[in-house]
Amino acid sequence: MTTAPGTQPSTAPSTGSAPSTSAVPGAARVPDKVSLDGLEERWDGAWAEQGTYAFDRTATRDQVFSIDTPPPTVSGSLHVGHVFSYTHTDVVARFWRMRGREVFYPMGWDDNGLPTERRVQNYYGVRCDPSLPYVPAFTPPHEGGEGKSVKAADQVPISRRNFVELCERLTVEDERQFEALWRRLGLSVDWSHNYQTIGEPARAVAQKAFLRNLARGEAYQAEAPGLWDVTFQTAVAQAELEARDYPGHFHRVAFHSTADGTPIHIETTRPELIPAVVALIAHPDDERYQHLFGTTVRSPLFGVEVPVLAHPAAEPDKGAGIAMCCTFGDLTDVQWWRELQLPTRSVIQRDGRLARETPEWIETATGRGYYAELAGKTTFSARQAVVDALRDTGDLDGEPTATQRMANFFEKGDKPLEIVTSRQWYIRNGGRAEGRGEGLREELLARGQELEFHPDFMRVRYENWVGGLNGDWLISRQRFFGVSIPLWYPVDADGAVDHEHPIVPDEALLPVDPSSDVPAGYTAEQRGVPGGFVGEADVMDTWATSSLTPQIAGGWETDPDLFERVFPMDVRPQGQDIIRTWLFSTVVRSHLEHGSLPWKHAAISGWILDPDRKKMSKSKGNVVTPMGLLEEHGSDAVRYWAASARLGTDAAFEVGQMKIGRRLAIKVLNASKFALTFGGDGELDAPIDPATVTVALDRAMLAGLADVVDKATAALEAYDHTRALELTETFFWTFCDDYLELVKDRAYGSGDETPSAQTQSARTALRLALDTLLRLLAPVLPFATEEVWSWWRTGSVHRAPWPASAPLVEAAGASGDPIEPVDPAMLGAAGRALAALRKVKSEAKVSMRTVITRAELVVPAGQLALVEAALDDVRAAGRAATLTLVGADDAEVAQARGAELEPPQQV
RNA sequence: GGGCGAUUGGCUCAGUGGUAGAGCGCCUCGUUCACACCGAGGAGGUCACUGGUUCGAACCCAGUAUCGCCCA
Repeated sequence: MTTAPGTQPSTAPSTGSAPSTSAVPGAARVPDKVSLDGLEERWDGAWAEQGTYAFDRTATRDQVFSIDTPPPTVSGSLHVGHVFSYTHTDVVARFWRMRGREVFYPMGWDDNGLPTERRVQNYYGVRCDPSLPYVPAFTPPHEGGEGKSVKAADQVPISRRNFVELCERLTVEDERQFEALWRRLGLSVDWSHNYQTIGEPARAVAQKAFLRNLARGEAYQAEAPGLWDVTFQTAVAQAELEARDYPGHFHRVAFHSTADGTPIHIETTRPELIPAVVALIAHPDDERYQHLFGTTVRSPLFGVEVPVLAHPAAEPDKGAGIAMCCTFGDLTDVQWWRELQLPTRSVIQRDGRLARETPEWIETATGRGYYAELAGKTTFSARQAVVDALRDTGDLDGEPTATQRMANFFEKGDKPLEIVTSRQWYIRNGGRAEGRGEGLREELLARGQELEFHPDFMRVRYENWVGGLNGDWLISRQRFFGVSIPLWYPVDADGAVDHEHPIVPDEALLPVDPSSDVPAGYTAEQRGVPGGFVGEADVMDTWATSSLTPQIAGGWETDPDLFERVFPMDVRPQGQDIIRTWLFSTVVRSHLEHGSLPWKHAAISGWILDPDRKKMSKSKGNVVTPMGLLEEHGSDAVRYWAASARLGTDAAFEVGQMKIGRRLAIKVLNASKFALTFGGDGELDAPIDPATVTVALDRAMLAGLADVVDKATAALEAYDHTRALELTETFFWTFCDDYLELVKDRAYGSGDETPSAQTQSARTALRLALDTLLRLLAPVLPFATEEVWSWWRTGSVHRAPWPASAPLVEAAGASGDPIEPVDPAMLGAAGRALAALRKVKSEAKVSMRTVITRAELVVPAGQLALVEAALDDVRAAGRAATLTLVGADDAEVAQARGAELEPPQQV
C-alpha cells in the first residue's frame, strides 16, 4: 500500500490568514488553559468548511477505500448501539484515509418501510389507497399529529405517490437529527453523498435491479404457499421470521381406516385444520405404522379420504409419531406437500378466517354440514367448534393437554403467521432446488468463503443461514410506503387480469409507480377496464431496496465513472443480527447483477449489553440518549469506549470506560501543551531535525515508539482496532508518566539563549513523539488530536499521513556517535528505576519533590547499562543528589536502598 | 436437538505453550512548579470444572457445567 500522491494536503488552505500555522480560525499557538469543551462544535464546523472528508472522485479504484454503511432506520430512534458500531466504522475510515486512501464514506437513511408508514398516517392524518390517482400540490389535513393516532375512519385516503411524498417530507426532520448526531460523534462522512432508501434514485435503482432480475429469470411470480401476517395483511419473508414459544393444546384425534374403520390417532395443536388435511405422515422407519403406508384413512367429521405416507421429516417421538399434513399448518406441511406432491386444500384465508364457501373436496352431507358451521370463523372459534364436534362423535380421545410449541411470527407482529397461497413475486436466492437453485446456493456459499469476515467466525452465521434456506426470497409486500414493483398487467376483453404477461416499463422511465403511472401504449382511462391494464399493487420488501446500497451510493448506471471507482466496496460494517438479512441479501443482488461480491470485507460489531448482560433496549427504561451521552462525556470519550471493544464481541454499556476515554483525551491536551512549551513559541514552527536527537534515552523512547507504530499499523490493517488502541495508549501513558518526567529538567534547559545538545535532543524527541502519537490516536480521538495539531502543525491531522516507523528508527539511530543499536528497553528500565525512588518517598509519606540526599539504587544486572546511560535523567526526575548504582543478579525489579531524605521544609 | 461465542482479581477486559496483566474500584500518601477531569505507592487471582497431550498448559485436545446468541 503506497501513499497516493496529491491526496494529502500538506499546507493550510490558502486563506492567508495571519496565524498561519493553524488551518482553523480560533485556534492559535499553545493555549494557557486547555479544555475539551466545545471542541466538537468547533471542529465539526471546520471540517465541513474545509471539506476535510470530501471524497476526491478523481482517485482511481486502487487509491480508494469505499465503505458501504447500512443506513439507519430514521423512523426509529438512534441508540447507543448505533454510536458503538458506527464508531468502529469511523476508526477504520480515518485509518485508511491517513494511509493515503481516498475514502468513500457515504451515509444513507433507511426510511422505506412500515415504521415510517405508520408515523405518516398519524402525523398527517392520511392513509394510502393505491387505487387513487395522484393529486398534485396535495395539502394534508393535519400537520404534526405526533403522539396520538388519527382514527382510520378520519384518515384521508390518498394515492401512493402522494403518500410517498409525505413520507419523504416527514423523514427530512428525522434525518436532520441523525446527521447532527453523527457530526457530533465525529463520523468522517462525506455528507454530499447522502441518500434515502425511499428517494428517487434509490427507487430507480431498486426497480432497475428488479427488472434485470426479471429479464434474466431470477425474479419470478408464483402462486405458492407463503407466510402471511393476518394483522398487517401482508406476506412475510423467511428472513423476517421469528420463532417464539406459543401456548396451545395437543388434541388426540382419531382418523379411520377406509379398509376396516380401525381408528388411527394423531395429535395436533390445530384441529381446525382437519378440513384441510391431505395426508397422514409417519417416519419411514417407524415400525408402528409400516402396515399403514399405502393405505388410506378418512378424516373425522369431514370424511375426506387421504393416504398414509412415509416421510423422514415426521418425528417418531413427537406426539403419536404420525402427523396430519394440512395445507397449510406449518412449514413442514409445505415441505411434505411439495415433496410428496399432495393436493392443495386450503381453508385459511388472508384475513385469518376459514373460507366462507364449503370446499368441494368435502363431499359427504355430514361433512358439509360440519363445515358450514366453521365457515367464516376465525381460527380460534373454528377450533372450538371442531373440538366440540369431535367430542360429540367420539373422535376426540381424552381431553386436550396444554403444551408449548414454537410458532413462527412476523418479527413485528403478535399473532402466529398463517400460510396462505397467493400470487407473489420472488427473487432466487438459492433457497429452492428447482431451476438453478441448487447451483446458486453453492455459488452463494462460495461467496461467503470469499468474503473476509471480521471476526472470521461470523462466517458460520452466513453459512448456516444459506444452508438452511427453505425457499426463494419473497419480495412482494402488500403495503404502500415502499418501492413499487414496476409492472402492469393486461386486462383481457372479459375483464380478467393476465398476470402471465406483465407489462414492463422502459428503464429510462424509472422510477415508476404503476398505481398512478400509465404503461406505454395505454391511456389513463384504460386502467382497470376490459382491454386495458392494471398496475401491480404490491411494493417490494424493504430489503429489496436496501440490499442495493452499494449500487445506490455508488451511482450504479447513473454515474458509471463513480461506480467504477468505488465498487466492489472495501468494507461493509454491520451488526451480527443482520447477517442473514442485510448482508446476505446484498450478496445475492451483487452476485446476480455483477457476478461479484459487493465488498471485500465485512466488519461485524457486537451488541451493547446493559449491566444485566442483556441486550440494551428502550423497554429497559434506559433513558440515555446518544446525544445526551455525547454531551455528558464528550465525543472522544464515547468513541474511546466504543473503540475499546473488539469487533464481534458484545460490550457492556460502561460509563466508567467513557471516563477513562475522557481522561485520555484531556491527557493528550495537557501533555501536548507541556511537551510543546519547553522551547517557547519560537521553536514551534521550526522543522524537526531528527539528527539533533543524540541522547540515548531519547533515542530509546523513539525506538520503542517505532515498534508501537509497526504493531498498531498491522493491527488496524487486520481490523483489530482495539489492539492498536491498547498499544498506543499504553505507550502514551509511559510517555507521560515516565519519559516526560525523566526528561523535563533536561528539556527546560539552563535558560541560555542557545539550548545545549542534550536539551535540544529532548525537545526534538518530544516533538517527534508527539507528532507520531497524535496521528496514532487521531482515529479514536479525532477532536482532541485535531485541537493539538492546530497549535503547531498545518492542515488537519486527519489528512496527515499515517506514521511510519522508518523515520523513527532512523532518528533513534541518528546519533553522530552511535554507541549501539539503542535498546528500546532503556525507557522501561529507567522508568522502573525512577519508580523505585518514588516508592521510597511514597512509603516515607513525603512529597515527590523531596530531595533524596543519598541512596543506593539496585537494579537487575541485565539492566545496569541501560539505567547507567539514563542515570542523569533518573537522578533529576527523582530529585536524588547522590545515587550509587548497583547491579544485582537476584534483583527482579529496581529497588532503592538506604535512602536518606532531606528533612521536610518547614513552611 | 444442531451450531457459534464466552467463562481470567470486586467490575470491565487483555493475554494462543515458558515466573498471571491493564484500567476502574479499593487502601495509603502526596500535590496548585503540564494535568484535581491530578500524581505516586500498595493490596487483591489455585485463569469455571474434570481428564488428557507436553519437560512445561489460562493457552492445545476430549468431556462437563453455566451464560449469551443463531438455527431447527
